[in-house]
Parts: sequence; structure tokens; C-alpha cells
Amino acid sequence: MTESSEPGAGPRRAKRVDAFRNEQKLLDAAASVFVEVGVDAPVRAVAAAAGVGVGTIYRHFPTRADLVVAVYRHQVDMLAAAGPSLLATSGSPDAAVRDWLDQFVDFLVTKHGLAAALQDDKVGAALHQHFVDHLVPVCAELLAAATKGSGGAGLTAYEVLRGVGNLCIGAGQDPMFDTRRVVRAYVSGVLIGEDVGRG
Amino acid sequence: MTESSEPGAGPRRAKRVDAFRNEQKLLDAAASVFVEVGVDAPVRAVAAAAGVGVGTIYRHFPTRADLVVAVYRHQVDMLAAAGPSLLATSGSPDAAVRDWLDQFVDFLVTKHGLAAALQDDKVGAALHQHFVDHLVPVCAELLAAATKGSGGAGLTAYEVLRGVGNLCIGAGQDPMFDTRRVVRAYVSGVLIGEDVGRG
Amino acid sequence: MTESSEPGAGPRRAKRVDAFRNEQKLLDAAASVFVEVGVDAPVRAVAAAAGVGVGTIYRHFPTRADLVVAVYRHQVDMLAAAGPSLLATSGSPDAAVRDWLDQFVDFLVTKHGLAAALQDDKVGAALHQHFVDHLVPVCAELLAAATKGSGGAGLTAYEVLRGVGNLCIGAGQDPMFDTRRVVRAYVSGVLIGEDVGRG
Amino acid sequence: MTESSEPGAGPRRAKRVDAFRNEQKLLDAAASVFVEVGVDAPVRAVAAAAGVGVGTIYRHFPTRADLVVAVYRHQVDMLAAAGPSLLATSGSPDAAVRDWLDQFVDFLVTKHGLAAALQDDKVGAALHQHFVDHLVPVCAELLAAATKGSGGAGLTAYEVLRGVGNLCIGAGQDPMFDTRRVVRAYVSGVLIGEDVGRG
DNA sequence: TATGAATGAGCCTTCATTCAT
DNA sequence: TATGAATGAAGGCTCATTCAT
Repeated sequence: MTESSEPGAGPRRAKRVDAFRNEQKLLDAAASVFVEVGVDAPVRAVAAAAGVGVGTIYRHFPTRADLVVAVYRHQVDMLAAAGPSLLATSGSPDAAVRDWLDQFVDFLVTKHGLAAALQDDKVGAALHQHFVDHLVPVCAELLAAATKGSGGAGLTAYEVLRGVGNLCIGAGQDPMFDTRRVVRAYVSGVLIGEDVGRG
Repeated sequence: MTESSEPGAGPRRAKRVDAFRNEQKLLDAAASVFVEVGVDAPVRAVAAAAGVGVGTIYRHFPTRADLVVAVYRHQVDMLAAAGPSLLATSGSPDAAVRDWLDQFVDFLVTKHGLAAALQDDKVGAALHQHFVDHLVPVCAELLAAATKGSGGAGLTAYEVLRGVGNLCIGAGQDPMFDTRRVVRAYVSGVLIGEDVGRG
Repeated sequence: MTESSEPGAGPRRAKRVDAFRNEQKLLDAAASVFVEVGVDAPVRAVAAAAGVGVGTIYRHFPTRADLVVAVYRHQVDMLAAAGPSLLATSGSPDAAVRDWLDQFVDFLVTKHGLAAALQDDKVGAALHQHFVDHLVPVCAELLAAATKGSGGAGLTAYEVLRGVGNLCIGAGQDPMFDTRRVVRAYVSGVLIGEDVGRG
Repeated sequence: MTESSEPGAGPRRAKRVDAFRNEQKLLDAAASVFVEVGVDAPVRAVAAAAGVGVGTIYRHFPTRADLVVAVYRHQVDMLAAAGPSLLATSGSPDAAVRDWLDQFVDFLVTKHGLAAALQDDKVGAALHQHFVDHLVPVCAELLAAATKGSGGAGLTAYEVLRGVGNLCIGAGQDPMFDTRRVVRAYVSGVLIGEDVGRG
């Protein structure tokens, strides 16, 4: 806004746009490398995949962890944004929950290194926070609508979400494990199961 | 006991026993190291904990992966053995399933690096096979008894098991995530949920 | 002042002045960064302190070494200029030597990375030459006046100077080492000591 | 002692001896590399010079700093041991001081990276302590004998020592700077100069 | 058979310098 | 002319694995 109101934004602006595009390129490259070789992929590998030097990666993401976080943050944000509208478009609150979690699974399955990343000490910490901040509230809202009255299993939105996340670890690497089916069963348990108690 | 009752056990046999004891020592040491510092623990750390040189570890387990596998194999076997009897002692087939999976969770939660280890390329591969070979049949048997008639969600025993396994990843590291409650909800979905379809 | 009195100073001249001011700004920034974080400070840090891009630094100083040299050259020049007058204002030639070397110490101690910088291959080389060219003659003149007749220890002006320089390395970082006292003892040895021979 | 009393010390002992020899080899290699390319020499360079892999260096010296310290510690110990006897063999206490400091200079000049090393944050710290612990007491003893009555310049043994150390920085790299002559002048100032005061 | 020293590939990160805009 | 993004060599360190003793 500030910038677009500036008339005749010259080379300065061009550079900004360029840098932004470049960062996007890095994120895309990183995402795809993470999918292929795992979140443990060396920074060098990401740099190579992006066709840049390692220095470039480090300019944009001061730390390996920052890079990983950025990769997923990007996608988490989109997912969070997609949540609320489902309450209107899906047939029922239950369906909204299932649909949204389906998208969550799609996301995780595609970038299947994510769940693993959450396990890492350094990387996991920051990523985790972003998850909690952005996804949990959305999940909570959908869940509240769906379990109004019935109650469901009584899991917290965080637990539901992380459960799905865990279920998706290694997804797509094992033809014997149909992530989506398993998640569907889990969600059933969450929504219609009797209360699982407090501990 | 078993061995000393065998007549004619000479020095040869003694050596065998000794080697067995030695390997046990290594496995115990490894198990405890894995619990404390994670499955990523350097081989050296295991050797140190066992009070032996790394060479000794490598004599018994040609590869780091072999060691890890052996550690968990040991414990998986015990779990498999514990399964069938539950069908008799637990009140119902459903309860048997829940009880056995509870033990599975206990096992995974206690040795909390395990689930993560299954994600590793080198280590996971071998471990996985042992899981499939030893635990899946047991799980299948219990499940068959429990879903006879009702059908449940229609997941394979393998999916059920791996689902629980995934749910246990990172257990105990996050106070907000009560692994056991989540698993309980999942099992509910598995047992009482409507069929989740084929894909 | 000097410049504005020159008739016919057009825009060309103005640009020159501007460039000069700019360079001054860079030097000041560099000097202060070097004092704070050491002569090892990254070029980027200097650029940031000066509020310019690294490119600007490199336009003015083709090499990191050139920058460092320039920073100290600036201050060395002032020291050289201050020398001759001391012969008149200080009470005696001996006192003049001591006073001037005191200033030298002040300079080195204040910009405490300098002495260390002289040790560096790339940076030290160029800096060294400037030292020899500008400070040694001054030192030699003062020394000649002071040792006329007595002879002193017979060190060369270069050796005296570099000796003081070395003594100042790490000054201020070690409360147990009072640089000024040590230098005073050294200068005593230089002025009143018996000839130390030729080697 | 403990070991030599053990009769028939077998391969165990041989290994120990071997390891010791090897460490000596590493230290020698490191010392020579440090002389040639400076204390900043990459660990890789030392490893190469010693004809071993970097891992070997790190096995013996967990940290780059440890290596550097070890290199000099070795030589400092010998110097410390050489001190007391000089009081008897040199003609006078003054001569003893000069002779010992001469040896100190010999040592520093030969391994001329030392003084520089003392400037380094990580490396310097540990090295410094060893200096203070082992050399300063020796120097103090000699100095006390030499300045008994006369008083000298009143520098502490630490200052005297570090002064000489500083004077030796870069020794041998500059034909115009005769380290030994300069040090001799300095020592003169220390021994016969008037008191330089307290600050 | 046990030991542990040695190996070396590979990792993350920093920073001087270049160059398109 | 100024900018700062990109580069990539280099460095310290870790750890699985081999092998002489």
C-alpha cells in the first residue's frame, strides 16, 4: 500500500519484486527437495535444486531451520485461510471438519516431510508455534460447530490436528497405508466416539 | 536354564552362552541410550554405555541400522507374544484390542525414539518388516474377533497398527498431546466407525 | 574553505567534494566499527554502520585491505604531523620522544585492533608501508635529537616504533598488563640502555 | 609408574605407547604448520601435514583451540623447567634473567605464531592461563633475584613476560626488526630503568 | 575375539567480492 | 553512481565404518 501509492516507483521497486520472486523460487525448490529427500536435506541440496549458491539461501533464511519453517509456513497460511469458508460451503459442520482435515491431509501428504520436521528439535520449535497459532484456532472453530451437542471424543483441537499430522507421517511412501482412509477412521472416532476421558 | 539342561554342553556351548549374554548387554545398553538421547545416538555412545569398544558393536551388528533394529526387534517379540492371551483375559474382543494396543502404546511411548526410527530410510526398512511379520498377524487376529459381525471402519490390521505407531511419534515430548487419549479416540473410530471405504 | 576560495569551481568540483565527504563518512564508520568489533569486522558491518551498500564500500576501496589501510592511514597522518612540534614544546629531546610515543600508544590503544591488523598478511602489508613512510622518519628525527651524544641502545627508529606497536597489541583487554607502564620501561631501555649490539 | 610395575603389559600397553607417539606426531606437525602458515592454519592443513585425517586430530584434540594450546603447552613446559637452573649457571641474577628471556625469545621466535595465538579469543584463553601458571612464577623468581636492591622499573613478572611475548610477535618475518636486540633493550629498561610508576 | 584409533565424506555457516539493476 | 543480491570457497566439526593390534 505504502509503496503502490508512490508514483514512479523505479528500480528500487523492481528489485524488491525480484527479490520476492526469488524467495518464492527458493521456497518452491526447498519444498520439492524436502519431499524428495526429506526435511533433512542438506542446505546445499536445496541450493542446487534452486540453481543458486548456498549463500543465497542463507541470505534469505539465516538458518537452516528458518528455511524449513518458511517452506511450511507458506503452506500453512494458505490452509488456515481456507478453513472458515468451508463452514458455509460444506453440507454440515461435520462435513466441514472432514473437508478441512482432508485438505490438511492433502497438504501434508504432498509435502510429506512436514510431520517429520515437527519432530526435529531446532526446526520443530518454530514450526510448531506457527501451527498452533494459525491452524489450531481454525480447527477449534470447525470442531466446536461439529460437536455442539454431541460432544464427540473430547479431544482438544490441538490434539485432533496433531493426531492427523502424525497420521500423515511417511504418507505416500507406503502403498499398504492409505493415509486418507486411516484419517477418516480417526476423525470418526473424534466426532462420534464416546468421550475418551481426561487421562 | 534351557541351556544347562542340555547334556554335553562343553566349552563350545559356554562360549555361545557368553556371546549371547554379551549381545544382550549391548542391546540393553543401546535400548537405554536410545531412550535417553534418541535413536540418533552415535554408535560410540552405545559402545560407551555398554562398556565395550565400537568394534564390538560392529561385530554383532554389521551396521548401525542392524543395531537399532535388533534393539526394537527384541521388544517387539515380547509384545507379539503377549497378544493372544489377551483374548482370553480381557472381557471382550473389543477390550482385547484396546488392551493390546494400549501395550503397544506403552511400548512405543517408553522407547520413544521408535516411531521416529521407522521414518528413517536405512533403519526403518528392516524394522518395518519385523513389525509386519510379527505384530500384524497378532493384531489381525484380535481385530477379526472384535469386528466379527459389525465390521468396524474396515481398516487393515497393518493400517490400524501403523496408525497407532504414527500417533505415538513424539509422545511424551508434548504435554498438550495426550497420546493415550488420542489413540483411544482413534481405536474407537476403528472399531465402531462406519466403513471408510476403499480409497 | 580551501576549496570554495578557488575560483571557477563548477558542479564538477562540487561532485568531488561530495565524494570526499562520502569517503570520510565511510572511513569514520569503519573506524568506529573496527574499534567496537575489531579489525576483523565484516565489510558488511562497515557498510551497515555507514548506511550504505557494500558496493559503495568497494567502489571506494577495491579491497577489504584497502579499507582497513585507509582507516588507519588517516590517523597515522595526523600522528606524523604532530611529531615535529613536540621537539619545541616538550622540555627536552628525551621528553619529546616519550611524549610522541605516548601519543602513538594512545592512538594504538584507542584503535586497539590496529596492532593486530599489522600482523595480517593482506592488510598488514600495505599498512606497514605507510607506517614506515610516514612515522619512521618522524621517530628517527626525535630519536636523533634525544640520543645525540649518549647513543642509547642503538635501535633503529623502525625498531623502536615497531617495538612500541607490538607492545600495544591487545592493550586494554588485559587488566594485568598496563601497556603504558610497559612501554615506558621499554623506552627507558631504548634511551638510556647500553648499546645492545648489532645482532 | 603404575603401569611399569605391571608385569607382562601386553598389547594394551603397546597401543598406549603408539597413541602417545601419534599424538607427538600430530603436535610436531601442528607446530610446524603453525610456524609456516600461522596459528590460523585450518585444522585440515594440520591433518594433511601430519598425514592423517581430520578425524584423528579431533580425536586427540576435541577442539581447534585444544590443539593449539597443546602445541604450545608442550614447549612452555620445557621452558619453565629450564628456568631455575639458570640462576646457578649464569654469572649473575641479571644474566640469569637475560638468559632465560633469551630462551623465551628463542622459543617464541621459532614458533612465532604463539604470540599471535594469545590474541585469539577462543585459543588465547586457555593458552594464557598455562602461561601464567607455568612461566610467570619462574620469571618472578629470576626477577626477584635480579632486582633485589636496585628495584628496576617495577614491572610485574607478568608484564615483563608478556612484554617480551608481544615484542616477539611477527618475529622473523621482518628483517628490519631484530627481535633479540629489541628485547635486550626492553630488558635493560626493565632491569636498570627508573621506576615507571603505578599508572 | 575385543579394542579403539584412524578415516574422510559431509554438514552448517560465514564472508569477501562481483555485477545486474 | 549506489545498491544489495548472488556467489562459492573455506572453515570447524561429527560420526559411521574399517582395520591393525
